Amino acid sequence: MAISERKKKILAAVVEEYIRTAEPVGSKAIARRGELSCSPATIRNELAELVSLGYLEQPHTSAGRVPTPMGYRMYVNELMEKQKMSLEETEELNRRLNQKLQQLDDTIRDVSRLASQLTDYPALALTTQIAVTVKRFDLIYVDANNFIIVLMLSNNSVKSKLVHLPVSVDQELVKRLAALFNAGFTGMEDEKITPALIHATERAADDSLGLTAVISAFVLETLGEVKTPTAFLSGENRLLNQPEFRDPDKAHRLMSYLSGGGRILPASEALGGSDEVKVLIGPENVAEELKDSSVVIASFDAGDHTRCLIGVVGPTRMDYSAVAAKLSFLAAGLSRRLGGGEAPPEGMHNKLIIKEIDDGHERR
Amino acid sequence: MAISERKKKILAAVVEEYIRTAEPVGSKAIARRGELSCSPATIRNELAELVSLGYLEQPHTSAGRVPTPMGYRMYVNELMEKQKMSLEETEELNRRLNQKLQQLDDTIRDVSRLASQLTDYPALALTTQIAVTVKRFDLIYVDANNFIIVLMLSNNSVKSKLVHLPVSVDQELVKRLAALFNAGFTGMEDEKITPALIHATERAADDSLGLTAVISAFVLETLGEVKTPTAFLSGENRLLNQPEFRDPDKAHRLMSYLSGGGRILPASEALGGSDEVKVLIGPENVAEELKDSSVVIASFDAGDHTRCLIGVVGPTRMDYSAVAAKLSFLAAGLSRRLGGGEAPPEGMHNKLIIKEIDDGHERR
DNA sequence: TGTTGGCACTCTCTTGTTCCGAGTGCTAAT
DNA sequence: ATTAGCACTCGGAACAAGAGAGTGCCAACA
Repeated sequence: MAISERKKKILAAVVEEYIRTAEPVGSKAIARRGELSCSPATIRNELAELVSLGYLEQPHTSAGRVPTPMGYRMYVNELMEKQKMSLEETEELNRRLNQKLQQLDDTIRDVSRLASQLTDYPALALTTQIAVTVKRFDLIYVDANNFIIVLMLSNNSVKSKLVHLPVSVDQELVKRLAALFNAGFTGMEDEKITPALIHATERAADDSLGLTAVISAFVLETLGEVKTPTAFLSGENRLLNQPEFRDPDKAHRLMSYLSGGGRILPASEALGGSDEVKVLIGPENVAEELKDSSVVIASFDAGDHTRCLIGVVGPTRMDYSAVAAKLSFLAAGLSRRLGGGEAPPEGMHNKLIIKEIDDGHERR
Repeated sequence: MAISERKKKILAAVVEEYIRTAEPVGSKAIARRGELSCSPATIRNELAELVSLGYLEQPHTSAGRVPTPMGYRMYVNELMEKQKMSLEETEELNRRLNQKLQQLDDTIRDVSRLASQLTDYPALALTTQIAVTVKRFDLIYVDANNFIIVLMLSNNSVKSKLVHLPVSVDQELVKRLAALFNAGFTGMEDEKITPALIHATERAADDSLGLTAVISAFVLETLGEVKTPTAFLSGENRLLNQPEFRDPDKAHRLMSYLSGGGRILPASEALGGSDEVKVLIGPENVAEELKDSSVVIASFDAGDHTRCLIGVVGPTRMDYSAVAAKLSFLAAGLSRRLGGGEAPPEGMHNKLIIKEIDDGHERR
């Protein structure tokens, strides 16, 4: 199914022109670009063939041509020249990436926002933690009615909560519980934390107040929460920039699909995938609502069993080249910063940031 | 400027009918409602007067009448009968409120989502912490290169973070630091934490590793973060349900204004206000972008120096009555759960409160 | 005096028609 | 194989006519 070199050039021209103008592109327009040295008539012939091959279609008999999903696919796979971001863009992005980097869960929202700003399409960011366990327990005795639970998780994040009790506890019990939990619960995935285990702990601690239950509930909840994929959507409104979404109903449909966030997950087969940028064009999407939109997805490793995904949604007439380049860069940057090494990106790093904040007195 | 009883009835009828249908309402339509026992002709006369009084206007000579902002204002202030939510709605809402209640900062997003779902307009939720201090410090020594900072804040929330160090620390230093911070930093507002204080602490602790700096940076950052008003926007897309936003440009303008979240803050004069529901109609809004939309705002106390605000945005032709009722109820529910008492609403407490609300009835 | 029915008038919205231009497909010439 | 020319097609803009909804006003009525 090889097609001639010239057809490829023409196809690429159609795609690019259509991306630019959002209007069906005619033979003349292509000829005018000057890349091909032949007349509109010749191009017409080629166009006709491209149509019958399925790469293009015409909205009606006397209109220009528009790429089909297959045409876009061909373009993305073979024709598109991978864009690089300009130096300024690169720097700008790096600057912004450096600014906010603490723990992933805080960042994820910024990431989606960033991706959306960058590309001017709505963007979705999500993370999945494949497996988490508690690495360490601490219970801090505050006073007779309050204590703090501190969990350090296997991904080096720390979660904590104040527990308020209507009854008094003594410091001894709290200590005992901490020890027991450290002994019995560390390194366990949440499925392994059974009612039986909890019960055993309760007895061992001689806990008549139900603290064990409270604590283990928090543990389960926390592990569950961390493991639950979280999704953030930003810039939905940018959809309205696109002429194909000038129909409010269409826009609304897609937007409400998107704001139901996680449901892009069908596409998260990509989660396990490589670090490449994936493009899903129109009907290639599994979700019905996306059948005539396209999605560009970058996924990367964010350290300790965490997979992170950034997706950008737009019309099939999307600037694949630019978007892919930007996402790819973004993913690479985040991956470098978050993933890889064992050490969380803290410590020294912080110091630098500290200075910034101290001097600049300007937050935000 | 008193207007006759009948005029009021007619005005109310126009507003309600217009809210329902989104179409200019004519004399016949009002007559057909049957509330007034007079002919369309009479109503026409009254309508004409209401127009010249400024409560109504007509899009063009031979169209029905549409309320002006002044008309809406009159309606909201005097005519509107405060709706009550139906029993089912009340129950449903209570159920959902009970489901998720941990700390406010986690909830705030859910609150905006809830408000939006409830009203079918975009909703914005934001919190401001007037003043926060640290109530208690803990440093947990993990190993030579890691320790955990745990802050308990004056609003009873707990924040924690793992600090990773490229150098070794001994347990003694960590203990010393915890004691020093507890002595020197508790109860301080963030402005009071000066570089001088930090420096003094550093010397007192004999800390050559810069831990003091790291810790105090975290403190400042945390306090700053908590104090920074956070806003959450949900359901922007619901705007597209409204016929007045079928123009994508108009919709887009408003949506991007909204997604810049905090900028509703001009309206947050309301933050200090009472617990009443406020309605800002069209030009009453300060923000240029809202000049032809309306905002319904409920604000309430969420405990310890925290003021929380829920706002709903829609066209001026908004179902004020229903929205106000719902927001008011929502605010009351949250206020009861979060605010008031000294004790944080956690642990056992939740359960008790729940019962109370379930059995007892709503207070308007 | 306030209310009512009637009627001419105004203005928008819809539908149908026409016209224009962009772009095609085909054919014949190079 | 490429090109120029030409008739043809089709959508969209522009325009005209008709329908419908609603008004304003006047004259009659309680």
